[in-house]
Amino acid sequence: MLDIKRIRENKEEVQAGLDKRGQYDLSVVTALDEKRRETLGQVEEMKSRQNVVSKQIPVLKKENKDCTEIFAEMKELSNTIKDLDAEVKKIDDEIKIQLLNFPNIPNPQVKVGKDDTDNLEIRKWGEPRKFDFEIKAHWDIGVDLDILDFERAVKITGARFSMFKGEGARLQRALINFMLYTHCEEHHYTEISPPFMVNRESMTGTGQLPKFEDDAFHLPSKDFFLVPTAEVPVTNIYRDEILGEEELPKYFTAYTPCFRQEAGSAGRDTRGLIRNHQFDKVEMVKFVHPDRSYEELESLTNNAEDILQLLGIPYRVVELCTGDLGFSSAKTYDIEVWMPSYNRYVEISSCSNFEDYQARRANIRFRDGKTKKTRFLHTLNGSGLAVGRTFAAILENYQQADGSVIVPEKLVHYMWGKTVIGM
RNA sequence: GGAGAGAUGUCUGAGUGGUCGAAGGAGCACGCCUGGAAAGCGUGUGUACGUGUAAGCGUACCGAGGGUUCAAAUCCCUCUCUCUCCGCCA
Repeated sequence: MLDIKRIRENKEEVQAGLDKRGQYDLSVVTALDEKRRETLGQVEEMKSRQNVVSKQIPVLKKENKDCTEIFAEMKELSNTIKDLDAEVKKIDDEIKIQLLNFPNIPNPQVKVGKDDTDNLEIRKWGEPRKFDFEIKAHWDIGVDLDILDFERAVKITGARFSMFKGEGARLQRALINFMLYTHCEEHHYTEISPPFMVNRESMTGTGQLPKFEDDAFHLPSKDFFLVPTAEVPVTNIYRDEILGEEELPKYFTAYTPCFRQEAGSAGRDTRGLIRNHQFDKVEMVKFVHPDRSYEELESLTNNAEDILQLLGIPYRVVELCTGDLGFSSAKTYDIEVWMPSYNRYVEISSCSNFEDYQARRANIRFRDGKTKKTRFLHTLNGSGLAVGRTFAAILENYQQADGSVIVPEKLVHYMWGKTVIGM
């Protein structure tokens, strides 16, 4: 959420920031803000008078004075206050709606661009392997090895679901364990196993609601949502709380399944593990001091890259331009993994600095050690990594001519010693 | 799911219609005392919004939302959550 005071005091600057992302108009919210302050001034003056008189009444009563006239006057005042209060509340609600629908302002350094074709490649790691045989896509490799079963997943549930079987299920779990181990033991994150359903406040806090309700799976009986990412429950750990400055930074990592409608993606990536309604992901979330959030973004991104390096899979890091940036993010690096069947790099992680945008929505603050004042902290998160896509990348990058798949060395332990799948 | 109890500031805990933003205690900060510390004594100690260069001033907030009243932490209604007992259950 953007700060109304910042909009009030630096309207042009904020508008310029929003212009980099698309069509947004601040004039409605600034007009509402002005109206609000005007009305608030009026009603507060009346309340002040009401409070003064209310304190006199018991005194007058003690002296047995007649209060009929005062009561009549106060009744009228009270009614006016009630009306104005309702008006202020209405304006407040409208302002809130407006503010919740503005995206974050991109960091000034971020390249202005229209869509993903304007993104900047930052670095590359590893060389795509040259195959001396006809390669297969991961969905064929998996089905042929009998470790993936898409047809039965469709029977059980429906389109865009998948089922892992035997060594496939084991590989999926191995990846989760390997990622959590690396983040906890090497990168010093604290593991969280959060609820997989969250309430409306949590979804609003991280920015999924109100604008993107169609993308989520909703449980009407409780008004809960299936988590679209662990970012939602984990970031909301500290919703409406004030942390001590000395507690920062806080690093968390969490495995959860993720549930997404993928509304509007019909026809794209319909085969395999790339785009499903349910997928597994290990997420990293940081709560940091505002002065350090951009350094923290670099290390967070490196933490995600480490997983691919340890697995030996080529990837590149891309900085998103303003037009491709997620709604709540000020700056984002995408990590894209080499996918032989696509003959291109495919997104496997998205690492973002939200600055105070989520903290403001979710009301997450810390107490400044020097000034003793509360301030909004900065939140970051990144996938570390999307497990289904990592699974697919391993199948494709480590496939052999006979259809078997080599298990990356670092995973062998988690695969109970198995070095090749399909032998 | 049924019955009951409860939700007050950083914590604990008073307060059942009126000078209550809220007693007392703990904690914390500062000062005094001390060779130093503890104890003791004194002072201070919430958040948000509005207004002001500022000191300050004003308003709101006692789980959330409505209602009654000149006036609500206090009375009424709805909801949420917590605890205890019963039922069901992995």
